[in-house]
Amino acid sequence: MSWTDERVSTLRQLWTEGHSASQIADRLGGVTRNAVIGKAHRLKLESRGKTANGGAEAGVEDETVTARAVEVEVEEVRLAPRVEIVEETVVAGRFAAASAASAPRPQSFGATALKMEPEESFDPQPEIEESAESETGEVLPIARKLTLVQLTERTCKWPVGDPMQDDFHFCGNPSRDSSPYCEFHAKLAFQAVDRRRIR
DNA sequence: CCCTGATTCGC
DNA sequence: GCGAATCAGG
Repeated sequence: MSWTDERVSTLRQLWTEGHSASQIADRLGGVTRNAVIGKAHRLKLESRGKTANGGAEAGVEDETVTARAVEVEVEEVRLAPRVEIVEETVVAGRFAAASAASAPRPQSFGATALKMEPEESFDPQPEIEESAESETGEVLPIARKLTLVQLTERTCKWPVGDPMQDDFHFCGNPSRDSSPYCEFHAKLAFQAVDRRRIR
C-alpha cells in the first residue's frame, strides 16, 4: 500500500481527531502503526507528546478515555469480593442467563458476521452500554461494542446482536493469551453443547 | 504484558 | 519517502 491522497487525508483527519496510531493503522489497512507514526512525522502532524497523560489526548479525550474507563469498570467488577465468592453452580446459571439474554452463536461468526461499516458512519467511539444483571444482581461484562475493523488479536470477537442490524457489534473486551474471546465469553463459547440449548 | 508515541537509519 | 526496529514511557 502506498500513501495516496485519500489515505493521507484520512490519516490527517484521524490523527487530528486524536485517534491512536494503531487505530489509524487498523482503519487504513496495509500499514502498521509504525508506518502511521512515521508518516505523521513527515507530514509534521503530531504535537501530542507525553504531556501529563501518556498517550491519552489532551483535548479530544473522548473515545480513548471512554474505552479505558470500561476496562477499569470490568476489572473492578471482577475484583469485587462477592463475585469471587460465587460458587461454580451459580456461575453456570449466570452464564446461562447471559446466554439466553443475548443469544449469540459463535459458530456463525466467520461468514455471516461479516458486515462492513460504511466509511462515513464509522464511529470509533464505543458507547458505554448499560450492563445487564442477573437475578443475583451480578454485573455482566460491558461490551466495548467494536466493529469488525476494530478487532485485533487480543480483543474479544464474541458477536453481539443480529449481523443484519445496524447495532451489530463485537464484545471487544480484552482477551487473554490471544484467545478469540474475553475470559467471560470464552467460557460461554466452550461450554458443553447440551447445556446451552441452541435454538 | 498490553499499549502509547518518538526516533533512527537502511532501503 | 518509507517503515521496521528500537527506544522510552504509562
